[in-house]
Amino acid sequence: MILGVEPYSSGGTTAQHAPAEAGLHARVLEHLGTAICGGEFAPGAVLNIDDLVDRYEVSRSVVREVLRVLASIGFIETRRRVGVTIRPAHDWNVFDPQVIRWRLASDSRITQLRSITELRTAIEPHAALLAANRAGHDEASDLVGLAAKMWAAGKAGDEERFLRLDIEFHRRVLLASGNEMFVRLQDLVAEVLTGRHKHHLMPHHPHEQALQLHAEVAQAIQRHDGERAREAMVQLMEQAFDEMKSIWEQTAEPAR
Amino acid sequence: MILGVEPYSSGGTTAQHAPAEAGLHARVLEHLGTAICGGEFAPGAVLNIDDLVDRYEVSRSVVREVLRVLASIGFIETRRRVGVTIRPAHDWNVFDPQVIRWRLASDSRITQLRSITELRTAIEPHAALLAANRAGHDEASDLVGLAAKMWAAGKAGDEERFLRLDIEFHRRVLLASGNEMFVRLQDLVAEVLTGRHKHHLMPHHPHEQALQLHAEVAQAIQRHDGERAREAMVQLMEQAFDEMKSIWEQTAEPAR
DNA sequence: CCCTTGAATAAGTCAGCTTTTTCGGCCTAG
DNA sequence: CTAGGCCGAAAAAGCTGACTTATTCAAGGG
Repeated sequence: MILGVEPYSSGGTTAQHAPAEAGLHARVLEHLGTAICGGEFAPGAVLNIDDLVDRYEVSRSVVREVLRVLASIGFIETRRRVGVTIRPAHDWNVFDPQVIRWRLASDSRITQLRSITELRTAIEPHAALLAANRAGHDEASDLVGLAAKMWAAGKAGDEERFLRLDIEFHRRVLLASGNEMFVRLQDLVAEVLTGRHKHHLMPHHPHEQALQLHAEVAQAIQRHDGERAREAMVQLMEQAFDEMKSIWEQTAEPAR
Repeated sequence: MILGVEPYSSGGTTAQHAPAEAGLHARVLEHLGTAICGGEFAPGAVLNIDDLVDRYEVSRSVVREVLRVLASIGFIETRRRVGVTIRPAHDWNVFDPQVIRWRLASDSRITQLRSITELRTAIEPHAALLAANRAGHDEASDLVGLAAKMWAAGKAGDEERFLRLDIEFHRRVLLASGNEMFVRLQDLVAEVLTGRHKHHLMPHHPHEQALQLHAEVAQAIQRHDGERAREAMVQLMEQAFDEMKSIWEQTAEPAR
């Protein structure tokens, strides 16, 4: 298995993973969401509520409530006298945390990881630039301090600690960007970083260059040097992308 | 009124704007979503289902189905014996098309527009770079042709036609990026471009430089010159940002 | 002060009724 | 004969109101 991904945990979603004790709604949503996301039903396929009632052994209301959620994320469309039509993947709300989580747990996880990584490559440099313009003194100095701690953890080969600090570093840059859409991407970032660590796609000791780049991002932000912060982050992103290259190369070019 | 925005229309969402003939679900979702998004209820405020049943004069199931959707976008959390708690804005799924639409229709529309514009500034250059790597011959030549048509429309002062072509141009670049997360942002882009046009934030005749930059993006993509495509798009984004500067300057810095 | 217990609150779910829309059949006109 | 329009039945979602369940909160005891 390539990069079996832990369930993506989103703090922003009420419908958490469905633990054994979750209500019927969460259970059915999880199962049906996963099934649709995993391609169990072809786009255009038509189910109906009674099929699902039988399948999950719950009442119509439970199914209907689930379908409302699935409709709102673009997975299905319901129509009287037709039924529940499965929509093609291009209609999905691919930024929805549940969708992301399901995709990361599906056969398409590599595609999703790649998409997220490309998204990071676009967003994080710009976030760094905005952070340089907007970060307060405390925020900036915290970042510099974080980068220094990452340096220490990296040199000590303390991977777990490095990971935690790395996630926190990126989270703070996104926060400091002051753009709530960027901030909301912090969980995706955490997921990618965690997955990378879990599958040993990072060297035991991070490249000194990477450590240096984190420090440069932080210092550039502190100096309000947006362009330098952006550049350093671009280089970090390129490096991160390359570190995961072995995964991309095991798959075909993303289907268009 | 500054930039009163037309309802944001998302092709990916079943719950469309609630026209007069829409079902109860769509109607209540629209009203309650709008109310929460507009700050009618303070974060932490607790409603309950029976309040909403009375307010909207529908049965509990209709309310419950709406609440499922609102919970999944982070607007609320339901708990037995407590009720329906309103969550703070930082929990919202700000990439959800409905959330975007409601925000664009609220008092925070300027903040949202700015956030989207910053997002574009991050995404579109990278999309152009990816497109340069991935676009097929037909795609690329269509883009070049589109840029040429934009030139003609711009010179002729045909604003409506220019807008349509502009939207199509950006849509195609996002499509050609091959990253489905980028593709999904096309509606946001269309919204910003449309809003800019509607409120005369664009010159009657587009700057020749903008026209030239569109052409350069297209040609760079055709030549598979990712870096040049990216640079030209960065310049386009900067120009677009500046054209809307008058709006940003009428408001305080975005709250963090 | 902390822990336990029980009642009641408010969401979760059920099963049945209602409504809207699609689909198929029939008729007419060209 | 074919195509288009109209009509009605029925299919499947939409909605209702009542019952069930889980959890919170308050009170009491140690």
